[in-house]
Amino acid sequence: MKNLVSRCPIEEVMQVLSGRWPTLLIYYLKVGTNRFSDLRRKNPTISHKMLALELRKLEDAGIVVRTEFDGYPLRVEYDLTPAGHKLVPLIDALGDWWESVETVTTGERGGLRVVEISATKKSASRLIL
Amino acid sequence: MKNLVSRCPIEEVMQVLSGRWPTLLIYYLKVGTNRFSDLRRKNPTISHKMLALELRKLEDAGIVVRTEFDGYPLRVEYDLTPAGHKLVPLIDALGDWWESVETVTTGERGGLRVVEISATKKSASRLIL
DNA sequence: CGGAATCCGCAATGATACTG
DNA sequence: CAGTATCATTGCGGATTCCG
Repeated sequence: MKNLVSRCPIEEVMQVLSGRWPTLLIYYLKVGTNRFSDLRRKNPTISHKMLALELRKLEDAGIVVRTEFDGYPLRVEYDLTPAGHKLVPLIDALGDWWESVETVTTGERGGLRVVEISATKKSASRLIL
Repeated sequence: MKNLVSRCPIEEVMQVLSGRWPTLLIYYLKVGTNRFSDLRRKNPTISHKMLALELRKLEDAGIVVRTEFDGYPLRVEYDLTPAGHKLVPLIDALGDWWESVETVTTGERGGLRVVEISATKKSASRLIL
């Protein structure tokens, strides 16, 4: 995402929380301290580089603290800040909202019109009209 | 953003709400009906094409309804669905969180270490150490 | 081990033109 | 007016390498 187009605070948060990783990282950090390599192990598909970039972004936003320990090999721990913890229930609420939504999606399959109806995102039944 | 890496509901919402436009569009739609061209006028920097794509994404997610009127010239109206309205306070809460966060950012300027301290994102004072 | 720098492909986005 | 299609461009994000 490039520069902001407004000073709307909503747009500013989204600047930080947008993308696949920020919310996942907060999800893993909410239960406690994680080292860099912990987070890599828990997110097997994130690249070394992206993890570093995303963590720095969250740190700059005041969501995550970075603690560096002397010694070799290097050791760095990450935690949510108090502000970061305050964010968790909000993000969870978004997830809960998602699960509660009813959707109807239509498509085509073999010349037949297929309508997929789900009471929630979890349980979808399928009709062919 | 490409395909999901998990079935975490949080990641699924973010799939829809990520990016600069979704939250801004919801922001404008929360006060009432908007035509395609209304939304263009209110978001001068979004391209015609992107607006169409983002609106379709929100529609597929069950957040927005599209209503087409016959006649010429064409006329289409967009509204939040009930599910979309339920999302508004959550997004607002994210914005409120952002404004309440304290941050300390450090940098360099002309060989001097500059520390920027803000009680909230809104009011930042600047120190030179 | 944690991180920075470089290179590079691909997906996202923009510009433009065309349609009902 | 609203939307699609096509093409050009950008910039994200992955792979790799080097450093403390």
